[in-house]
Amino acid sequence: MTQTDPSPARTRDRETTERLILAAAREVLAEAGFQGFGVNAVARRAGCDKQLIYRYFGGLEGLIDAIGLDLGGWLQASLGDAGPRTIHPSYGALVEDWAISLMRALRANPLVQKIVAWEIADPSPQVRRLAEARSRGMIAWVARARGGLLPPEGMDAPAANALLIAAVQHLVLSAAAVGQFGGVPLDSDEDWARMEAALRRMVQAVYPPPGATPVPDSNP
Amino acid sequence: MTQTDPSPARTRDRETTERLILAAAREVLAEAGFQGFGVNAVARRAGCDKQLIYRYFGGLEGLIDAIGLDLGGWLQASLGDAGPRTIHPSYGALVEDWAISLMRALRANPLVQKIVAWEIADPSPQVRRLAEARSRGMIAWVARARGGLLPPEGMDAPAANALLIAAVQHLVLSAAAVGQFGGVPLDSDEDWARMEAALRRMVQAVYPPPGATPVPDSNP
DNA sequence: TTCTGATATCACCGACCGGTGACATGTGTA
DNA sequence: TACACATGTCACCGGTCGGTGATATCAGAA
Repeated sequence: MTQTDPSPARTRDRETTERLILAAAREVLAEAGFQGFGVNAVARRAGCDKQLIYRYFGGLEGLIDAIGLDLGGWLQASLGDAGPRTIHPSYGALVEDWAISLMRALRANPLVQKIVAWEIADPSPQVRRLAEARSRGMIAWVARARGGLLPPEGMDAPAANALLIAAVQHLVLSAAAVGQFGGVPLDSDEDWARMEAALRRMVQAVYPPPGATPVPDSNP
Repeated sequence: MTQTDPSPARTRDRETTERLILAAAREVLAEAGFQGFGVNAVARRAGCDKQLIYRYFGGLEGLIDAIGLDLGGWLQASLGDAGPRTIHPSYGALVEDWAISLMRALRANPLVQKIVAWEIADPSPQVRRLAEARSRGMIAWVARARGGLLPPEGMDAPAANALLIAAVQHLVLSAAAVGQFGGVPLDSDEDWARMEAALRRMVQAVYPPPGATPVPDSNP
């Protein structure tokens, strides 16, 4: 009986404990949101003393930073092989593929949902770091999938894409919170299929496929 | 010197005190957000004892409900005479006018911004009541401005409009929180003019003016 | 005047928070 | 063996929170 670890949690192994704390932090954040996020809650969840959070991570700030560290690849991780195609016939098709993928990935990732909501509702410096890590992951993913395609000339693609991404994020957040948005139910797969169709149609309208008549400018 | 109210706050007048508390609640919510919203903060702000909040409003819940009561007309109040025109040449023009007006009104109303963020980040039953009051105001305003116009046939207008509203709300919230969204700055009037132009173009693309070639469906 | 009732304030409660110092326990080394 | 050190635990601090019972203060009626 020289084996000395019948108790799994208190293995007196710093690496394991750190991983435990980090996992607990992610779980607390994903489940309870930033409202219930704190050293006490994380320590309870991890089954250890909160003092270790201060010793190993330097408190809440360091813990948040640690969460942000491996958040860069959240899109790839969420999408897996269901990500966007690498070859697109046009910039519009790229953005379309892209917006749909983002919507699905965000729907599948409550942790990132909470981070996005956190950034909107309580923008502290630490949270901004978190959000930047998330944003970096998105940008890298976009750059990788673009493949040299350029937006149509005479078009403010960054602004248009910002509108599209904002729409996707807000819809997913509202759905996670209350299951609907503006009277449109967002719960079942059919609901989301409907919204995906509307999103596709919107992207196609904004970035008309080659050959289609562009929308005339009706401004005064 | 029969005047007996040299102290303005403690006039021993229930109506006045109630109005004081309600105003303080709105201010605290608009300035500190729902994170800092509580009986203690509101009472401090109102300069009275928190006990009065329980006596007159039945606690935080009743206070939130009271805030929601006169929230129905927030859009009209924010827009004033700068609201949408009552006559539109098409459904698309209506939605365009509508989206721009919503964006401006929401930008000008930090209280409603915080309520929208609250609904997204911490959906409690009371907050849902608040959000419903806000939503009711929007619906009434839309119905009043519509004037019998119908969306184009074969088009999922509710879903498309949900996307547009979600985009507007998320952009305004992100701008209020961090002054930008997805790398696009949202601070100066020029920034917002640019975003309004992109929004206009998007609405016009989704609801093409009569005579324009509709976007072909490029789905497989 | 005295009494009643509404208004406002105070003091206190238990719970939770973030944060810290002191201490117990096991591990590896000299 | 004895020591140094890392790991883990406990108790406690000051502060804020939501919530409540007792009490002071004032206006008006009897």
